[in-house]
Amino acid sequence: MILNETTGKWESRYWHPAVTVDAVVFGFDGEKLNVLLIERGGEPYKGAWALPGGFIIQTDKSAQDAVYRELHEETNVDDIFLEELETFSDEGRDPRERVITIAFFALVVKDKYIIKGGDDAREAKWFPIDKLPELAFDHNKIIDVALERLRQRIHFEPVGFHLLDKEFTMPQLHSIYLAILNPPADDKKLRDRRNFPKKMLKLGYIRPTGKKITGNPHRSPALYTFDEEAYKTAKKIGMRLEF
Amino acid sequence: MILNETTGKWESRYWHPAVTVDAVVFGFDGEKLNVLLIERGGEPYKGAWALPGGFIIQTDKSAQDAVYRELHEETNVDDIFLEELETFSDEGRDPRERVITIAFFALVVKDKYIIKGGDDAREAKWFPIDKLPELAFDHNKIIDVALERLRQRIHFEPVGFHLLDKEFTMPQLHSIYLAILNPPADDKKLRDRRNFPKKMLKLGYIRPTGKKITGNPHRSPALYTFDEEAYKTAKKIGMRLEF
DNA sequence: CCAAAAGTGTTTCCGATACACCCATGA
DNA sequence: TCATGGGTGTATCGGAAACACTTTTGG
Repeated sequence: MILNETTGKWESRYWHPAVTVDAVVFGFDGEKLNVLLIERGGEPYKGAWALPGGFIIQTDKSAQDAVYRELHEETNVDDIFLEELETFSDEGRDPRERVITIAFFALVVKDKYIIKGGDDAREAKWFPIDKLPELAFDHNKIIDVALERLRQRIHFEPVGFHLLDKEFTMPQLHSIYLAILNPPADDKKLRDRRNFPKKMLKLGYIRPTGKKITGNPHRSPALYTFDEEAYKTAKKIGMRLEF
Repeated sequence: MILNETTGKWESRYWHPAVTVDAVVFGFDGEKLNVLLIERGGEPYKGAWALPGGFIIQTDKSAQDAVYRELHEETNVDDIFLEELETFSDEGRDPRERVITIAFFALVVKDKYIIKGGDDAREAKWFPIDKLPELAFDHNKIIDVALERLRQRIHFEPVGFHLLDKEFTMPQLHSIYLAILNPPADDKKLRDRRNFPKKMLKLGYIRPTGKKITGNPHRSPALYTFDEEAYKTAKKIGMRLEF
């Protein structure tokens, strides 16, 4: 596309669709999974809740870049785990014009950031995954896809860590697995507290720090960290790291 | 974007990137995995081999639609298993202008179609996966990603069937698993012919037809089909169908 | 000293893997 | 009838899942 200086418009011999990025940002509050939403400040769907995101601009080096930029502008969230989800391209997604959206899913430590609105977003707020409002565009559908992806991922990749502080306890990590997978109440296999640490440690990339939580009402759980090196090498040699 | 009738150009207040779709089409020849490539008929990379694909046009109802259209035009391939792979958006992918590519991976019965060139493609040809030429753009990288995805998929989804006729034998299916996963020669677990049918049947969605192959030099293997219904219900109730 | 939560250890049992054997077919 | 590939059956071994018990901490 070339900018026509006199008209101030972008011109092209061929039709180009508009391209946006949206992010499904998950956070964990100790009990439930939450999604970060913004209140739209402009049309269409003005005043409705939506996923943070926006149009890719010329200076974005990649779609990921655009997501980082938008998240920073709209919600003050930085430095997160980000993975491409899917690209939504059906016609009719946006009432204005044809829009193709590259959706991402992200995992953050929920209370590490002070969420704020900004720019196109009047407000930014966390919503529990089971109490989502009606969202703008097809964003409810995008969240469904993201949740499904997360549920798949957690079986094989160490995604839980991204929702917790660098140092975490086994009970904390366990509660994340339960919140995401939500197994039936009689599922001892997943729910039994005693099996969980064994499985996790067997994966080989969780290291005890030797430290303990302090100021606990009861026995203080031990702290662990994610060993990125061990994970990478295990993955490189093609190890199947299933949970 | 709006078409300016007098200049014949598309105009927009905002910058839009160009969007293309590309497909990594896999086929199986009984021994090796193959990828379908086309020889580019136009600039850039004229004469180089590339993935089939092209620009999304206004009349495509979705990116998938665009892939089907391009595959039909360029290679005469129809009615295939198609899944979104990833969207490549880095700047510099195309020397002409900023291009975002939604990549798909596809599985077809290799000899079901008479491959032909057409339109932008001078020729279309199958290449064994281990003898790929230097490709245009970042298409070698896209194939790498597709292969990796296929290797992951085959553990949990019934992808092998799409590479075979509706009715297939266990040895045929087994050879696909070996071609894709390529386990070491001493890996009895995967290579032992005798374990394979048991594992497959235990998944619950492969049905024997009662028929046999005829005209075999030796004992004739039995024929099986993929039971789509059984697969869907198994998947719906969240069954983990691992291989 | 009690209750609640975390940690360690043990046993059982299922099911994948490895192995042996029999069958069908064309040459 | 023999060679080759295909099919059926079985024993074993490991490791996940279910279970029991001890330890720590604050109130």
